[in-house]
Amino acid sequence: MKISTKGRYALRMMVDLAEHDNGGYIPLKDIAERQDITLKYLEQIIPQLTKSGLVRSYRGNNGGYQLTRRPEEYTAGEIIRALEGSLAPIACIEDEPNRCPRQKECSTVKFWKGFWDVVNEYMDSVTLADLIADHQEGQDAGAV
Amino acid sequence: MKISTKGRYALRMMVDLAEHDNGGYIPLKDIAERQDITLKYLEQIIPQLTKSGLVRSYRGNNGGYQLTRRPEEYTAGEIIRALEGSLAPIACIEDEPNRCPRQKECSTVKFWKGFWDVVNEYMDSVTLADLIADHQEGQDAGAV
DNA sequence: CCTTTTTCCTATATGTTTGCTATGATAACA
DNA sequence: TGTTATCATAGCAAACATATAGGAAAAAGG
Repeated sequence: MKISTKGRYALRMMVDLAEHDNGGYIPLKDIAERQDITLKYLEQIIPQLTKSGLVRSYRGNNGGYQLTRRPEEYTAGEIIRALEGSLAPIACIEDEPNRCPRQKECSTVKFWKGFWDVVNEYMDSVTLADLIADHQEGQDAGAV
Repeated sequence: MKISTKGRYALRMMVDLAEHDNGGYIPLKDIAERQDITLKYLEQIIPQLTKSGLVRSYRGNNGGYQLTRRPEEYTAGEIIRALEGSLAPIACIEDEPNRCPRQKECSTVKFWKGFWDVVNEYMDSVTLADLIADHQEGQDAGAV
């Protein structure tokens, strides 16, 4: 039961974009260096965030990416879902065409639906602003 | 973020074993038929449950499998963990040797640890007896 | 013994996903 | 025209998921 690097890196990019927001566009190259992830891999991930309207892009010189909202207006859930798709733990509880016809007899459907609810609830209860606050705290604790 | 068939089938096997408990050993062949899963695949999954002490096996004629405790004494979490391993959503928050050395700088560790907690909390709050009760309910609702 | 029923062990196959890397086109600006 | 970016797409090795297959070993009944 793992979250792939795409979802994880997307979250880190969003935090990075928020923390280095200066009103302008931030080039992916800078994020790649700070986060220690190759530019080419991030280039493959970020289009999903643009398509989902979570960030805005601008090409050319002085181009880059920018958040479209304030950090407290994003939930971790929507960021991760933009990359991972539905967070359903098993496909058969989703809507058609994946929905399992054997649901009535199945002894575990309810359990899995409950799990899905819990997952979404947690993910959607944390905002990007919360992540930034956590990060600051972590940094402060590091400094002596 | 998916749970594999191994974890899901293991859970269904345990429910099946509990529901058809007659004091004796239940052959895997019967479970396979009832659950509509091939015997050969279940044969590959169940050894993990035996190793973890969740079920007892007996070979030969009239052999099969049997629960080692009462249904209310199992949590869904321990059953699934027996097959899936740790339910950590990302490897880097686990103990050595997977633990990430970059944890202090990382902006998302706390979030992922919190997620892991929520996952385990839910999984461990549901017992095998609960699953059986859910199942009966589902069956009753089906009958008119 | 021999047969049947079962668990147990291990190997193989096949398809999909993950996690990158690589190449180049297109846009914007100086 | 050069530089700095995003954007689009292709390729690829390794791991993982989901089985299938063949046969050994144990237990009990006849």
